[in-house]
Amino acid sequence: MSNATTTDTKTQILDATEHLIAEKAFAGTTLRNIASAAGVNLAAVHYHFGSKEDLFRAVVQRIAKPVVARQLDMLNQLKQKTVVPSVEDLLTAFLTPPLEFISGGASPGIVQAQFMGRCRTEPEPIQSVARQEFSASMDSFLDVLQRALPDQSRSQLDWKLDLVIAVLIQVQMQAGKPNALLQSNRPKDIQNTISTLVDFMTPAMRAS
Amino acid sequence: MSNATTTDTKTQILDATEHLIAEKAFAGTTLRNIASAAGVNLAAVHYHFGSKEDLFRAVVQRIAKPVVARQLDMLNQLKQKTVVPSVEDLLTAFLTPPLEFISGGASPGIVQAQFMGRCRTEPEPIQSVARQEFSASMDSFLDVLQRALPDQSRSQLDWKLDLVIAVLIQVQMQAGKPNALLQSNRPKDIQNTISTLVDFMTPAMRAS
DNA sequence: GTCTATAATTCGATAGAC
DNA sequence: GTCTATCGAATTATAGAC
Repeated sequence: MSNATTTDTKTQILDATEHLIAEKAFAGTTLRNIASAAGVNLAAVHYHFGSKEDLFRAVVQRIAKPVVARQLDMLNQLKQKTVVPSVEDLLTAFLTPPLEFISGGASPGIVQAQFMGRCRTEPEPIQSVARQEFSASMDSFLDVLQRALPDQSRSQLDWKLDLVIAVLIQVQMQAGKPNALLQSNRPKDIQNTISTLVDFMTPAMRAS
Repeated sequence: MSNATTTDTKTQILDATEHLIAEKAFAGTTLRNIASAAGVNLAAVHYHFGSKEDLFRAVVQRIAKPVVARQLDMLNQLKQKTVVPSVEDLLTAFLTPPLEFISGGASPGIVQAQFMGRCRTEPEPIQSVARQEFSASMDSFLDVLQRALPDQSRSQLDWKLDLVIAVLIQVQMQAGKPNALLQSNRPKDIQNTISTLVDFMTPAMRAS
């Protein structure tokens, strides 16, 4: 980044893209919508990000990198504590970063949750772009999960972790709405939501 | 329908639409793709269905009507058997119709599962079109679920049933793919998937 | 870096011959 | 009912002035 103006423009484009794709998906969002919402010129979008797909990748990376890094960090802390962590601790390490991320700053949060949900429902080849960034922690978790549940096949653990993610996405997308499980971004509510989800999913992970 | 030729053409258009939207979503599917895949002229699509959105609605209704009818039928059978059905039986009655529907005939099957999953992830206003047809059975199930779980608030049952649907969607969307829970449309695989999901979600429904 | 203008395609939808 | 041809609008992406 060469100066403050450039940084602001790029951030505004990223924010607008995140918001619009969360609402209308990739194919339903146009670069003109993005430029208009960001208050920048259409050509500026191409100047800063090259193409629509590269812009999408930039938004995905901005969210996925800190979430995945925190997941791997919590997983490593578990592995240092014991060789075979419990299913509860593994689910907690997996679910905490994405849920704490949306409660981060003053920014919406819900928008980022919905964007993460959209990434998993995009058609190919767009979904591959998102999965490439978000699934960096999947293999590591599946390896340790395999040790915690040695009687289950890798295929079983694969689709069970996908079901956990599906539930996580549903909770994130409904966050803040009436009757939702996650009502606010207070740390106490976040922690309650995490432990509730862990209690729900642990017996399911152990079931044959 | 005035003659056999008309029926065949309309069915071919519906089949092609179902297949393409299941794969590429609504915004990613063009009427030219549909006409080409159906082997008909582009103008014929507009002649038979009026517009792209009306065509989508026709595909949704073709799937949703028998699924919802079967859900309500199984629910009524449960209510005749006992005043307060078990959570297992209620989940089975809710999950069986959408999952059994795909085992119907010689037609793909997996395609219809993915299409139902797509309907729930479409952006507005397309999602409203689908929800209007699919959610006709939600209130009826929630009423009986309230009797089966009297200690839980209606709010809790609301988001818990949403979690069940989120899991169902994930299973449908991944149907047929490597390492997916639902691998084929054989009746044996369908029944195994249903009982697995019921076992998966019943403890979650009962948890406080 | 930001802007105007536009190229090159593609879209949904329609008119009209047959 | 089916076809060719096309309209009007929208899309991504680029060229070039400032």
